Amino acid sequence: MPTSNAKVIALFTSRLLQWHRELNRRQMPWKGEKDPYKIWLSEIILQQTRVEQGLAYYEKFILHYPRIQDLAAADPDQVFKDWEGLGYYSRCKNLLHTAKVISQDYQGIFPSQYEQILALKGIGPYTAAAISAFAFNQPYAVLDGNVFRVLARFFGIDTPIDSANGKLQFQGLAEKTLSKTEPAAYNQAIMDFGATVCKPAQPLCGSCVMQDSCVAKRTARVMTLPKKEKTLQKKTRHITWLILELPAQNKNSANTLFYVQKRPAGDIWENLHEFYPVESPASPDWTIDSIQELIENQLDIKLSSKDIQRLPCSAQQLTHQKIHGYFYRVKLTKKPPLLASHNWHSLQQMDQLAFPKLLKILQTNLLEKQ
DNA sequence: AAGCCGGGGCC
DNA sequence: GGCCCAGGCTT
Repeated sequence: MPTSNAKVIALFTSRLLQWHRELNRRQMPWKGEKDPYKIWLSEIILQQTRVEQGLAYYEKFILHYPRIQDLAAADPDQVFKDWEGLGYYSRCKNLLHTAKVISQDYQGIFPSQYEQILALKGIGPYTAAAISAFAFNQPYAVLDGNVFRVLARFFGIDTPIDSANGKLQFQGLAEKTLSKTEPAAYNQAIMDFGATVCKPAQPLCGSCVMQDSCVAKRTARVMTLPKKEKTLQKKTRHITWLILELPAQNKNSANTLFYVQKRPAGDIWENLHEFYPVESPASPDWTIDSIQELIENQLDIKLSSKDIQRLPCSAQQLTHQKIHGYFYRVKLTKKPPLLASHNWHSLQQMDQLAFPKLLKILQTNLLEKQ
């Protein structure tokens, strides 16, 4: 393992800080922000999320929940609706949990000690270091995808970043390269540098202020670093959603109602909503008759095949699975006794609930047909 | 240590 | 189609 001497490390840090002062043009609304609530919010939103994608969500959350107490007191469904489309919904769940903990156990004052911050739900080593450095100017080095890449390339380290050994090695190096006098500026610098110059694809080596000292550049390994050892495997799932529809009950309630339930815990899209789901191990070959039989059996009702309408299929590619969606619209005449009565919503009510992208498109189509 | 959790942008 | 993104939690 190539151990870098103190001189090379000092060179890296000073070049990086100089680049930050003179050439870094990256602007973000939370830059220079010292309110730990806003730092925390921005860091949670940006976990595994590009700055450009998270930006609008940050603005929305600051507007809707200016203080952490506002978040703690909010209706969870409303907060999930605001998070809708951003993905990794456990972040939102933990956000709500931690907002309550800080409001109640910390009197609304964000803790300033690294160990206290790290103990909060949804905050791991990266986010704890980021909050400690940005909000409290404490000497903790962030280690995110940008830092892995910049360090791996500059120091020519080919230890896989997704191995236990690699994480330890890069953590140690990150702590050595950290500027102890200006940790906030240094952390900002290395992430901005990784995002705008030392990019994953098409890095700007030709104009890079580090190029003559960069091991990867000198040894033509820029595109092979950093290394990973694991290749993730994807699953394919097939889910049929039945859009169960009830006509307006009387003249006073003009709205058609749809059956909507919350996604089960422990699976994808927890805390979001969905129509009546039927999952099958392989691509289902439904006929209208077999769908009718399924509904009659599962819901213990009778219906006519002319009240079942097939809708276009769609699919969504996710990081760990590809989900194929099959949709049938079913016109019922009365509420099936087996389904909870509080799960029926009008289109206007549905619009206030958070749905996965795969189902949100469908919801839009229903609205247009209405 | 490995698996799982979304959605979007880029190649 | 594969990889990556201001990662963290569960098992």
